[in-house]
Amino acid sequence: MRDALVASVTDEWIGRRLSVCGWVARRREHGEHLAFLDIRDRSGVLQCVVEGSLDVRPEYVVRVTGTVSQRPEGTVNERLATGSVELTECVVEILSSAEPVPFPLDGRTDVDESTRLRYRFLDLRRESLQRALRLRARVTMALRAAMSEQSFVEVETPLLWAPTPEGAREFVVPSRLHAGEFYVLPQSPQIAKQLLMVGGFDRYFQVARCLRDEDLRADRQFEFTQLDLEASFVTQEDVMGFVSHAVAEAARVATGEDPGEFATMTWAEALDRYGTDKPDLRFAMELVNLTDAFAETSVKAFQAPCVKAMRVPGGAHFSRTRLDALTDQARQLGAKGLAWFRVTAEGLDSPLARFVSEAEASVLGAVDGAEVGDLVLVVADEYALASRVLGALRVAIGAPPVSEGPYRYVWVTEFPMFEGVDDDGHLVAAHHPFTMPHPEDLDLIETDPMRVRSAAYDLVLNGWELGSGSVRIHRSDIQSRIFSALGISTEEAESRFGFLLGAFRYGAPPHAGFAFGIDRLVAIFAGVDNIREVIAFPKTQSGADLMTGAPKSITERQMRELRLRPSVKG
RNA sequence: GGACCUGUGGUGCAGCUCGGAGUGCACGCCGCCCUGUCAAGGCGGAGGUCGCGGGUUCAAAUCCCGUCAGGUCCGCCA
Repeated sequence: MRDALVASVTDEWIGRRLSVCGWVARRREHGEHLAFLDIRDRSGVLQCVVEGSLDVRPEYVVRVTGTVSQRPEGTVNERLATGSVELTECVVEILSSAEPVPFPLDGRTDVDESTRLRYRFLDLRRESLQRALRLRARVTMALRAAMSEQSFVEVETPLLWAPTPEGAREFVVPSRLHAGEFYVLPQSPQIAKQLLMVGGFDRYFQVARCLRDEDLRADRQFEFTQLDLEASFVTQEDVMGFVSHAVAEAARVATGEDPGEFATMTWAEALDRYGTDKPDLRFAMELVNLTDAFAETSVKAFQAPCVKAMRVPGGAHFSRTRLDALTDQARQLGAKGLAWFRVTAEGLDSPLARFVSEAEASVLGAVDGAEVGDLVLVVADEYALASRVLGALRVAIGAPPVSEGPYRYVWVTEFPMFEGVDDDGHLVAAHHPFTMPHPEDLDLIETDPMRVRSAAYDLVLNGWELGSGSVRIHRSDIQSRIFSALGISTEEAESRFGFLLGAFRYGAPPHAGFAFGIDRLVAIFAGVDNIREVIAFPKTQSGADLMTGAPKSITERQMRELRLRPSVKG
């Protein structure tokens, strides 16, 4: 039907008569004797010269047969890749006509996202989504190739799985053949891949769809795609190596840059220096601990277990309005307040300036090498809260847009094993209950559980958590101790995870794994702050698909077959 | 469950603080003109329950309350 993509029509083809197919991007009519048609296909745009009048409109699908010609002197278009040539003596066949489209497809207009989602099939025609999804395909190919090179085997796991009430809320699928019973869609192939380890597939991976019925965000959709992997007879370092290699290969394909060795820091260090477990290393503004300097302070606001500060370079010019907004943000995050100090040639400028001692003032004025023109922010509270609040302000003030700055990968290791206590007084697992404790901390499980570190690790890129993994427990004695610490009885463990624990009794190899979000990785490579921009058919924040209208009611017959009763909406 | 932002011809915006006739800009659409344009150009035209409902007022796009939709975030996401 066509001889070439439009982008391949270059000077070398001059004189050849050929056909191209595509959409009418634009037309320029000059009366009944001359018209220009810009034909768009996935490769680009090509100008076609029609001698005579035209009966085509934008977005008509056409086949144009013409002669590749050098453009006349002075009519070359430098802005077009094909701008030195054009098709002449054109015959235009209309393959499909088109109504006027509801929004411009030229990419110069920012169209309201709900309109774009309703007409996603048109939005997909636009260059930004074409580029993003093609980038995504290249990234996924690179990941598959890298895993395959490392002797990993791709194995598919079920989408219809058994309910395991733990962790993320699951999507539920009613069973027709077993009335009143349900499958769930997997939050991740976690248990399936551990069973594959028992099954002797010592290096498994999968480009896996995961489904979680939790509230959506810019970086979270109900359904998302992970590179999921698990390996036997390996250490944590081995797994980090496998993942680093795969991500580096994807990065080379996507960005053209070799990311080099990924940085590593412990969870404790990340919290201390950046106030978060997903530090954005593209910029400095590290947190400074001033607890000692304020141990004897008479400033009431600073009489707290921990006093932390952060220097904002050039921040002295922040308006009072902006400082008030930052204070509000700090309060929203749980801080009692936010103290600020402008560093000026005359000293500190702050509502608290007259309360701080001379020694304290000199410490504040020199935080992180502060200079005149800088701003110093201080939060005094419990250590973790002060750190997290300043960490959030650090990102709010200093983080470059996702499309800017270098790519800074960092492994965050030694996460805490437990992250608190639930309503029943039981410890809550920070990762999942099959995570191996740090070998040095085994003795603390019963005595000082909150200090137990785990063999869990996250990969972070530019402040985005790409994914996480851990060494799994393969020994039943350790598993029992963890269940016990979590308040899970033997009977309960058996009923929830019996098939996994059962499998482990038949020779479970030591194993460890990882999973990371391909949507997020591609979004960062594409320079967009929203994973919907790298997903063909995403849902809105309320989980609606504006194109199909999903979710929708089903027929009474379907309800009957599933033994479901309709309920009143809301 | 909660906080904040947005909603005005097909599209993007202005108008809203400080109420006074659906007012304006750009694009698109329709018609006519135009033989080298490329975001073509010229002339003319059509197109609106100002998201929806209620309230205040002589009068509401504008003020108030509620609601719906979209977005950002908190909670949630082992």
